[in-house]
Amino acid sequence: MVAHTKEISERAQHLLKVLVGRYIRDGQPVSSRTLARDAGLDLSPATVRNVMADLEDLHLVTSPHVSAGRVPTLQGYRFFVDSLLTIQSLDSDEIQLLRARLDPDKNTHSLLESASSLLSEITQLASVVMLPRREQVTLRQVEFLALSAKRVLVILVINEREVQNRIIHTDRDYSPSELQQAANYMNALFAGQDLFQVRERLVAEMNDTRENMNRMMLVAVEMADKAFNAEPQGDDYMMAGQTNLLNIAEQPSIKTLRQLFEAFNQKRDILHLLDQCLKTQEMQIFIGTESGYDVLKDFSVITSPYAVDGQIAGVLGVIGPTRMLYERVIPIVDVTAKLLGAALEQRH
Amino acid sequence: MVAHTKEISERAQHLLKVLVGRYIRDGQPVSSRTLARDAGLDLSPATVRNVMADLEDLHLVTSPHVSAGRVPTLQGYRFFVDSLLTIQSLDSDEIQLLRARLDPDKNTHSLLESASSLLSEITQLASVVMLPRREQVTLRQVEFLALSAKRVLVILVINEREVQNRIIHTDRDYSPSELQQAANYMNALFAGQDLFQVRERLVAEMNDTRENMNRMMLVAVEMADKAFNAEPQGDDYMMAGQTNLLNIAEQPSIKTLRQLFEAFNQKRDILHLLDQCLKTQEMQIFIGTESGYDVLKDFSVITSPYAVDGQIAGVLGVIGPTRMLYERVIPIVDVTAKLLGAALEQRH
DNA sequence: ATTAGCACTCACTAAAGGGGACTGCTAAGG
DNA sequence: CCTTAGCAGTCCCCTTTAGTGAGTGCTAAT
Repeated sequence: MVAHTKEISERAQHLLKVLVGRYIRDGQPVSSRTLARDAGLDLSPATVRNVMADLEDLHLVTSPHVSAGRVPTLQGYRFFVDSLLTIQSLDSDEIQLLRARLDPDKNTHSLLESASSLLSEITQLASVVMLPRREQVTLRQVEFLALSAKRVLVILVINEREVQNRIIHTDRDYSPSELQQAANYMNALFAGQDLFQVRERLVAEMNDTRENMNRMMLVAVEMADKAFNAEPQGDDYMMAGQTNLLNIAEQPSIKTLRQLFEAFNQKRDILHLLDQCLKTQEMQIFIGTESGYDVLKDFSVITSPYAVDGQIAGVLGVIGPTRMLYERVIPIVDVTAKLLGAALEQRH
Repeated sequence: MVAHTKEISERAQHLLKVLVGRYIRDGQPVSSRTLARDAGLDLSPATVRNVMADLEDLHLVTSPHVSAGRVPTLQGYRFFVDSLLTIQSLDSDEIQLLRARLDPDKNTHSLLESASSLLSEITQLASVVMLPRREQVTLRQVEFLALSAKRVLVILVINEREVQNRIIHTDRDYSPSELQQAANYMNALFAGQDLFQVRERLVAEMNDTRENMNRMMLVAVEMADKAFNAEPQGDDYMMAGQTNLLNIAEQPSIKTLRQLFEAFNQKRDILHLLDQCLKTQEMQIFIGTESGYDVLKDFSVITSPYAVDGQIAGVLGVIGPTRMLYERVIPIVDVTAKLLGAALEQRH
């Protein structure tokens, strides 16, 4: 049990790499024979068996039972991902597709939706995109529109391009010109200002002059506040492609899958993982139980933060079976994060 | 094979009803013994067996094998739904919940989303809501906002409350006052008019005076047209709660489920079913193969049209296993359709 | 008409028995 | 010393067999 610093020979590493590749492809324990054939090293199965025994001592592979081939362990995957992986760069076609569908002219919400569905479409896995935290909330323009029966449609343009609208109920009917006046007043006084300050000033003014119009404006600001802070501050996220996990699932796992989907709905655990990525500020790969969640035992999570103006704004990633094509998925997540950040950036 | 008009006795009907109820509850073939116990008719199992033999002759029940209990056939379900069902009316609590979450102040899209998630939450089934077709598209107000670098944020208010926004690229920069002028012009001339007419008039004017400003307006109108016609005319729908179907699935059906989810993604088949409901203008219940789709063999689809201003605008419904709680699901679909229609209506 | 009784069917489970795919180990060969 | 052929051993997996029990259909009695 003395931890002899047994170096892993070049050859053993290569065999491990081939083994993991095979296992990811077929999902079946890899036998010494097939490995000897596939490795291109002109070795006999017996030699491969010896190497496998070494790798097993190092807990990098294991066999389901004595007369089966070898399967990578969690540590095996980890070593594979950390040291053995040769990342494939993306097709320019694929980059084009990503770029095209992450059109910076979209509003934030559709942009995130696109990112999520792109991720799940290209990787054929489930994807998750955390809503960006809202660093600044600047009022750009307000519009009031009278609807019938004491209701006013409020349209707010925030941060130069996000448009929010909602209907608010007022205590009396307002004429179009009254509303126009109120909007002009707000736009003149508050355009370009931070939303919090606007609210504070409005509250202050309201205490002075108990005027109805101001009350309406305040409601509008509250609305903007709710839309832009409560929600994304509430750390929400969106998912896509959960059903892709059905395609991959091993036979008996319908129970696992159900638990997994429940976990998705409860959000808490997933959020915790995303948070970790947010903290470390770099791509994170959780393999199997590394995530710390039982439901994710047979799944890996790959997350990457996306930055806007050099500031980490949020996290996106994918969830798939441990035996996923890491060398392909990793660059996809990476590039998507970069392109999403860029798309969000271009709008300033 | 002569179709003797064999009447189904009162007693047989009652037994069938109890049998279907049991089977829906437990998913297990119902034996003569349990049926005799549950029916509350003080009959011996042997008598029940005789009745079952009759019902089997009428193809209303069948047994998986000779020494198993009875299971309703498709026709059995059909008869149950058509003649035996005692619809439960909804709790006032549930109606309150529905009404509260179908807030008419929401915009159309969120309203439909709410309807969909409500349906799937309450029934614990998968839900589908067809987007309403757009009968009239009336321009209410236009707003142009200059962004940097030849981009203009266009905000359109349509049909009194729908707000659409998009960024359009222009061939030169416009000053805020230019844009204000253009908006004023459009609002003065076109507010309250049908979108098609607006477009035609714009096109006509453009031929006269090849002015850039008009070109921008036309782009705006095209945008509105795209948002409001292409999409809902394109007969799209939204779903929710697909994962609920996982909870219900019988053991071996992971394959079936996968096919089903694929069918959801392909949309065509589902759309066809919704269309049928649209045509008949009333609630439709497809049980198992009645839908005509193999993937839906073990599923039932319950759809109901929703009307706005007396006009059928769209269809919503649920998809669940054939052995669903019809007496509960049917009124939920019915009420949701009515309330959705009402919510969409209140906004005129 | 209803019911008790009985023979019969058939899914389900457990146990038993190959067959086969691998491995670990040993001993021989480079 | 590393590699490899050979061989014994393991254990999954599939099939067969047997036993059990739930439930039916039929018949004859009430």
